[in-house]
Amino acid sequence: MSANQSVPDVTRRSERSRRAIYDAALALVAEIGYPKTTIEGIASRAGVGKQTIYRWWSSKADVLLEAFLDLGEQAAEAAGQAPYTFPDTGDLAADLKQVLRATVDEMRDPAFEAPSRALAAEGVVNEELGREFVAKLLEPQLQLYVDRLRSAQDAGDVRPDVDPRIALELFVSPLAQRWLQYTAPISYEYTDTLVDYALNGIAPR
Amino acid sequence: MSANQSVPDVTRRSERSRRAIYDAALALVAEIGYPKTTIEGIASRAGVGKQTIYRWWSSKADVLLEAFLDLGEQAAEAAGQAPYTFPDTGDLAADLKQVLRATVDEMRDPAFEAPSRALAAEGVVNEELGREFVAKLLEPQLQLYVDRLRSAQDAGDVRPDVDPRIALELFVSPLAQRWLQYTAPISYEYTDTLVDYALNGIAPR
Amino acid sequence: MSANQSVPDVTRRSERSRRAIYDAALALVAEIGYPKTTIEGIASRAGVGKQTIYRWWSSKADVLLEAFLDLGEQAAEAAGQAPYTFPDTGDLAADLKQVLRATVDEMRDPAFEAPSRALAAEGVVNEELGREFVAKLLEPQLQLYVDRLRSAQDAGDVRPDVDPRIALELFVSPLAQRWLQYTAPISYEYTDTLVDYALNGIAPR
Amino acid sequence: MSANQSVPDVTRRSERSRRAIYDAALALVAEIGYPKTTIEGIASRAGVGKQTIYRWWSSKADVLLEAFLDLGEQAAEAAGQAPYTFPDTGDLAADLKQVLRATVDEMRDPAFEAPSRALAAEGVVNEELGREFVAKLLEPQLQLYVDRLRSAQDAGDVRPDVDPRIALELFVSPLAQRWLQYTAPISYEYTDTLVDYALNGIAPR
DNA sequence: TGTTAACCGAGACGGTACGTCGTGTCTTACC
DNA sequence: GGTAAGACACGACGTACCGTCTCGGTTAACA
Repeated sequence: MSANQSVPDVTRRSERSRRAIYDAALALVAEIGYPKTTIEGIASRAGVGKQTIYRWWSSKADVLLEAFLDLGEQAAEAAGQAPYTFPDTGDLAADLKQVLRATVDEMRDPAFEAPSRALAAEGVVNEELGREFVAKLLEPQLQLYVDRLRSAQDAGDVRPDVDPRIALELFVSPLAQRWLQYTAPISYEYTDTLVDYALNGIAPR
Repeated sequence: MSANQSVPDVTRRSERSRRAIYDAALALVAEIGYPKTTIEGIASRAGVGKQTIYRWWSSKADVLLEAFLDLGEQAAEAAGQAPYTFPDTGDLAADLKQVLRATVDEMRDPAFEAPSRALAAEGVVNEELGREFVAKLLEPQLQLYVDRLRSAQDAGDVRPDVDPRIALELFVSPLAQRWLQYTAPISYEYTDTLVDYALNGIAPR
Repeated sequence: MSANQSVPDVTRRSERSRRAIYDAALALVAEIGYPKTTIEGIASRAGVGKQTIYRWWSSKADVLLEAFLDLGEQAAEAAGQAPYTFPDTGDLAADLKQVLRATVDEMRDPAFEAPSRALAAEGVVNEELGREFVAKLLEPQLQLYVDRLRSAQDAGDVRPDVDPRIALELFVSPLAQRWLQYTAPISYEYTDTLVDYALNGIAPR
Repeated sequence: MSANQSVPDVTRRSERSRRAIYDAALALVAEIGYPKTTIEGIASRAGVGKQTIYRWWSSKADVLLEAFLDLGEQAAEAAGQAPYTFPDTGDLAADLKQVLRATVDEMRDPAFEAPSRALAAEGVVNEELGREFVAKLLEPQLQLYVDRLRSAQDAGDVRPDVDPRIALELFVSPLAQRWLQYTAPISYEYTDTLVDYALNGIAPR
């Protein structure tokens, strides 16, 4: 009376196919956009049977999420150091501005933008994927802000009663929203301003 | 030298069908979700031919956007008169907290949440719709924050050099991101904290 | 309690529209073929409202049948004499061969062929139209053969016990079938042979 | 330099689906008539996806043609062995009359009439299908007449200079036309008369 | 000489079917 | 047993016409 929906045997999995599927998925999303990217299209481009995709992933979004995670790991490995680091020069404002400027650059990189937007969009409407996206991609990066802000609290540059997990949203979320929803253009000047407003508040002192 | 792709005659448009289509679209999105909502489903539920939808709208997202806009107008008309208002008691922090708490309530209202998320998600991946969504829905509401902040500047409660269009993002965007992307839970306490941080900054005084 | 399906008033009918509809129908059938000819297409080409067609005809086939009949009348009128005539030189074989050769010519005239085939095809599958087609178009022409054969019987060139209505089919039907069903090519030589076989039989004397 | 429009793999074809499609097509044509028979209707009745029809046939007419051919093969297989046979008792007139009477019976059999008329009608207006219809269905049967007439020529019952392919039309085509175009009723007496006229001619001896 | 009822053009409407595309499942043959 | 290939049932797409229906605007017979 054993289950018949054969659990795939990971040890026999074809590494070759997996790589080809990642590449195809990322390429198609970049070239024709997420909505026009199809499982059949990925399979065909990767020279792979459809079943091979359905065996290992549950949906188009799932494929793309893993492909995107893999892309990040590849990039980090290539760069040859820890995937996530955050500058700590002692000057909090400068460090934040630097990281946000780098984020702006990333947002403008087409290779990053297409899959990133696609996953974000899917996550808005598909809570499960959304939470996975946050847990695996977003939160680890936000945690770096938390760490840096705690270090700033130790140095007395941030009030000790401030919750770093909330504070970081003051500069990260506005940028994210402008980028995701096209509410307004993004620029270095803008992110610098965000840091200034957030650190010092907008009320007169 | 005129275009030949016959523009439909707006004066002959059936008001009855338009209403039925709005109702069906909103109901279906709420009941079965945006991805499972189809043009055929809307047409069938509205008792309308598919062509009647394609004649007046260009896509499922377009239908939903107009339906949602109409819903807002209907609601405003039914309730008071002015569709958009913002409290101005003289106490900026209190006013902001009140509005944000109302926004939290709205975000938890299923009738609002389903179409709203769907449109936001679609806008992330479809720039044209995204910009339309912002222009017709988001920006008018953000403008109310701008006005209130300017009034606060006149009262000396906000530094005169602060750009209100950027400042408002300090409390609006974090909430938006938590809701859209499920990065963290939302609550009155959270929005209150955002207002406090944003108004006073997080650096020690 | 009178019927509400207003019987159209023939006296007020627009002659202009009728002509335009006939012309459009015949032109479209010749240009794009009967199956691709649509009521909307005819209306549009004739510069006429769809309702004007539906008011006076019951179907596409009906329009075409009348258009074709009208075409015949026009042609006869233009030729300036009786629409149907049949030579009677006293030489039955020669007369029949001449008429059949003329029929072959007609079958090869594109202006005649397209609508003629279309009506015949429709008549095969739509008994009512088929009978109307026969009664109004085919039978009057076959009657001329009957008359000529009777004249031949009077002259002693055809056995008196022969039924002319059946006899005529011996040369008319084979030609018709070859043309309608593409069973074999048609030519003067072929029709001449048919006349010879039919008149003299195929058994040795 | 090979074509890229993926030719389906015939070896993987579902025999089950093909049979179901044939049955559904023939049943629908018999029940509701050819014009009201739709691809969707056939697919639905056969419990088959539309694509499965489009994969193997190019049109409704094509499906019906193959279904009809298959029906003939099935019937022949079920009955005797040889699909096409023709009596040869030595009495040409009797043999022809027998076969034509059988044809009259067939023409009155609803199971045969509906698809047969539909295909004939389609063939009138669609030359390609018409020629296929003739080549696969009509001509093989006409060839039997040719053979029988040649045998009669050997026996001296038909003049040696007569072309059998033409001669057979003297009795076959009139019957075909009366049936197809409703030009006149058909009966045993009528077909008997045709044979008499054709064999002996209509001119006095 | 207005009035008015019908035809007329135009085309929106609720429908049905089209032929295509993609889904997720299944089967086949290969490795 | 994983794999490339692809047939299959299914469902939705966006388009084309169907036949019905309104909507002004002519137009001809009657008041």
